[in-house]
Amino acid sequence: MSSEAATDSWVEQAEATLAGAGRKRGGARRALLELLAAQECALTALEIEDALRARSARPVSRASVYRILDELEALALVQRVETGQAMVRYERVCEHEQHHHHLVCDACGLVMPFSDAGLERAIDSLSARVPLTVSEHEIVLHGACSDCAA
Amino acid sequence: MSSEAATDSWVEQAEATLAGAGRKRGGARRALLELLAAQECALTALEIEDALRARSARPVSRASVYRILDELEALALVQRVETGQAMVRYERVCEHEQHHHHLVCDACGLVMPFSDAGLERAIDSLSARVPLTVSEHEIVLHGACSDCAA
DNA sequence: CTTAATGCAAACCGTTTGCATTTCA
DNA sequence: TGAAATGCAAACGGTTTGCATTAAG
Repeated sequence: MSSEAATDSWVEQAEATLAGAGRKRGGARRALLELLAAQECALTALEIEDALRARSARPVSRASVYRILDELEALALVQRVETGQAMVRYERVCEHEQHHHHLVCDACGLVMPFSDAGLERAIDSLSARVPLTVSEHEIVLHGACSDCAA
Repeated sequence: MSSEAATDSWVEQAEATLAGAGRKRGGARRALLELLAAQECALTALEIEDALRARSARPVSRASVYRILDELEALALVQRVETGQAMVRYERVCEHEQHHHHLVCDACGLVMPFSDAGLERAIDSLSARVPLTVSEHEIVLHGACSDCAA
């Protein structure tokens, strides 16, 4: 499948966007970008810090993790995901991928992505009828995953 | 309209549920219940604390605000609302009122409720097709309110 | 060389907890 | 009188900031 190509291009796109914003390159940010590119769902800042320290990957200080995530969010390369789990999660935003939302297992904390065309249609039509110029939307379904429901 | 009756009955229902759970009555909780009953949208714990202190209403310590909100949430009398604004919000859950979601102005922080039957239908049908036993869902639309968009 | 990137440690701030006291049934 | 309710202050934990150092262009 094309996920490798897609995520590789995301790292490149991110670096290009950053360069265009007058930023210099740095090893910490590069490591973080590559980690995010390899994920299929949202991670917390602490999970990112641990993952970078664990894998032989370049360790990145906590402050840098947060600063880099803020930068990336400001440039719309990353988005926050609020799952109601006390910690904010972050995931890459890739134009070439379909928009998705999240399923959260309140028992074990598992977070999974899902997408649904009908839901997007309902949101789009609704957005036009609401007293807000809608720029984004976030949908989270809570419940019990197959393991925990058993 | 019937909102006063509805919110009054919510305070009564809450007190009844609490009594049924073997809880005793208390002035702090009563003040908090009455404040929530009078709101039409979600408040943060700090907003609740300030409101209770400001209005001649009975002041309630911060710890009690959090403890009471936790109790009420456990009894499904109140629900958390995550608006991506760093602080969790809480609002009463009233069976006799229609389910609603939230609009958040990212510029000024205004939070407004909205509801949409089509959206609920899309969510319900979707819930059946997802690898999660869905118990709740939360939808937040972000954007600019009419004042901020101007 | 000029400015961005990074690490470290301390500060922040919303939330939770421990403990002593008061109140309800 | 025994359990729940409450306040106060200290502890927690995720996030942010200040400052000195390193590195990119």
